[in-house]
Amino acid sequence: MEKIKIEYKSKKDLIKKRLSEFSDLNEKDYFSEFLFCLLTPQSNAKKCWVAVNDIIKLKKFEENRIKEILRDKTRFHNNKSKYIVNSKETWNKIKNSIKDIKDKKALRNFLADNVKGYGLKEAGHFLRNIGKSENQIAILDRHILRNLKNLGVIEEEEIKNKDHYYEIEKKFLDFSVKIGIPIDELDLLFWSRENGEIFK
DNA sequence: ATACAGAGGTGTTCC
DNA sequence: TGGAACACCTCTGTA
Repeated sequence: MEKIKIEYKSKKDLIKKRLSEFSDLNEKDYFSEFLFCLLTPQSNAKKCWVAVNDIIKLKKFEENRIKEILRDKTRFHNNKSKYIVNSKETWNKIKNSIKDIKDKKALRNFLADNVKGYGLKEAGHFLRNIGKSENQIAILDRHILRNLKNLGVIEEEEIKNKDHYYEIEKKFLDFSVKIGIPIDELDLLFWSRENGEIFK
């Protein structure tokens, strides 16, 4: 635990800078982040971002065209191209929910239930990337779970169901309080550990 | 060269 | 009703 605190100190400024960039994001850019989080499951984040920038240039969100863009950049391009076409249609509803639902966990759960292609993990990822996670949300992917296990915060890396996700989320939140590092910053810290930089 | 694990998971089906 | 099994899919790094 002391080791993490030391590690945190050395990367604190960089992490805070990255988080402030998320918070400073213009609302016009929310949709790009929304698409990005639809693409990242089991895929390379940087290539996903390249794909997003190709997709938002399109005049029309035509499924086959999106498929072509995704084919060599992400896994599951057939499913994801469908999710993206669908998300374009429901974006207004999603945008309103971001404004209207004040409780961040409730908002995260709403997104997971109403966006095809979002589960709890990606819904949280999206909120963090637009600067609205407010240190209340855990983005539980395999890297974070591995880190939590190594730290003894959890026993097993597998998430069984929604309630189990909430349970691990609480343990992660409690840990972040205990160690005195906000959970949004811990997430980026764990990530910088694995790939040496802080992307998104 | 060929093999194989791993990539910021989610949706559907079947019982 | 809930959860286990399976489908989705291709590229990259490492041995």
